[in-house]
Amino acid sequence: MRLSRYFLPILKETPKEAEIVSHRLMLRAGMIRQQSAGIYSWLPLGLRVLRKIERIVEEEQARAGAIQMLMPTLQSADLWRESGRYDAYGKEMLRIQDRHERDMLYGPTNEEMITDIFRSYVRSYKDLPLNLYHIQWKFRDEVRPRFGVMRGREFLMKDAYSFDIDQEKAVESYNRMFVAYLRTYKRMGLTAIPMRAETGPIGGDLSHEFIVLAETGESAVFCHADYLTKDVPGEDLDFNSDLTPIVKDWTSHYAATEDVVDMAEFEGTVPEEKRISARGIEVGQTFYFGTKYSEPMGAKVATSEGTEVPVHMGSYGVGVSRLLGAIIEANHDDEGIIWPASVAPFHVGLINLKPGDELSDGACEALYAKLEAAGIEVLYDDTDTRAGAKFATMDLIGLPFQVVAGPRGLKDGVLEVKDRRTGEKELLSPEATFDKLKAALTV
RNA sequence: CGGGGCAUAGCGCAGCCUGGUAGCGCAUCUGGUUUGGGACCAGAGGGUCGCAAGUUCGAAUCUUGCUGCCCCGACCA
Repeated sequence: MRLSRYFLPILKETPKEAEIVSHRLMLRAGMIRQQSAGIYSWLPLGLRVLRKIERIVEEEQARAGAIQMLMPTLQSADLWRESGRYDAYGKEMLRIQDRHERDMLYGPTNEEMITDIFRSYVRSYKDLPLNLYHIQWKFRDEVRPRFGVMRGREFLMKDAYSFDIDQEKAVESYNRMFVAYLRTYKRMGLTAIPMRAETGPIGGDLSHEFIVLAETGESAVFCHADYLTKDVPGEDLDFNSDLTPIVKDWTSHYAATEDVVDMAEFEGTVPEEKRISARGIEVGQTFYFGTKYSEPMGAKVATSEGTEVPVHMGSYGVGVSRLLGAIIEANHDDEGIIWPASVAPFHVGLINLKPGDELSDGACEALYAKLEAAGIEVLYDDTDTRAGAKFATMDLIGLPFQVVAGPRGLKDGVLEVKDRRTGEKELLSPEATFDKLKAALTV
């Protein structure tokens, strides 16, 4: 992408409404624009990152056997009356009426709807296990939206729903999602720790919150330091195998948020030098809630004995839009964002220091074409502005690598390659530059 | 929902106390000089001062109501 033809509205000054660093940087980098309290437009750069995150989530859901679909944002109140949550949910649910004065709502979650879909089609244990998910916009009318996309009212969420014949099988489904989450966050460059969770208004027995440690996290968390270095299963993992040992390992040490923490247990089971008490951001949650919805809504399946039982369910959320904030909170410095390559809006920022100069233009065009042909995404700054402004912009938007091309270096046949994270700069020939980037960015 | 604050040009702000029809920096546009870490000079454009009512000869400024947004708390992915 040529910057001269792109839409990247950078802000030099920080808008006053932004308090925390991820919100500030997202506004300054031209990723989002607030349209109303807790409701944002996604500008081109922000949308690219959002899509990258979705892609990783989709790949890992598929690996774990979940099947993607799409449910609407607007729902009929009738389904929610069946589960009893229409009255229970409170003011966080945005209620609206259509022209026939029928009660509708903008979905804050989809348990009722997926249960309705399930009961309409599935009758037999032979069709289980089943895990259906979608990635869709949700709305929760928070009393006080804040922190940009971290706590918006409208947010993009992946929610998966598992269906099993009994509790034992449901736990297997739960474990598959649990392990998928470990992999999902890892691929985004995050260390997410599964912590004991309150089951909240959704209800249930077995539940974990996946927490990313960050100074600006919304809640205090307490955990064992070994979680920070624990291995995450690789791509070769067979999701049809018994995942219990992995889940067991990842839940073997103490980890809890302030809502449920038992300080005596924390201090009793974690040696002092291994105790971490920090702040964290919740980026996902897994629940097993049994027959909480299937029972009242009549979602039953036939067992192998021919009897009918309510299906056992679980739900598994990932805060997709919120992850942008979490990733930035965990990856930034004073100059701006530092994207992990897997979610970076572009891989490389190519800076032409002197557009119009034959040497600079030639070197940039050649490298630009070569990188793009190799599947590396390049934001090519071909604009006629000053060097300082170009560097500042690239640092702000945080692409993993910057390549600087100008007459001074090209006289000696070299480009400058900068690693955004370490700040290290190297002078390399165009060929060596390409080879280095290709090696660093191709998995 | 309780407490606090803000609303003046695209962004950040001053002016308000003590009424006299609006200003600064950045950004934008034009011309020139510059050009390897957010340039400089000269000029230009851009504002129903959030909305409505009231007081007054006169309101950005004083009064009342409304709306929007932000912060702290309670609540949540």
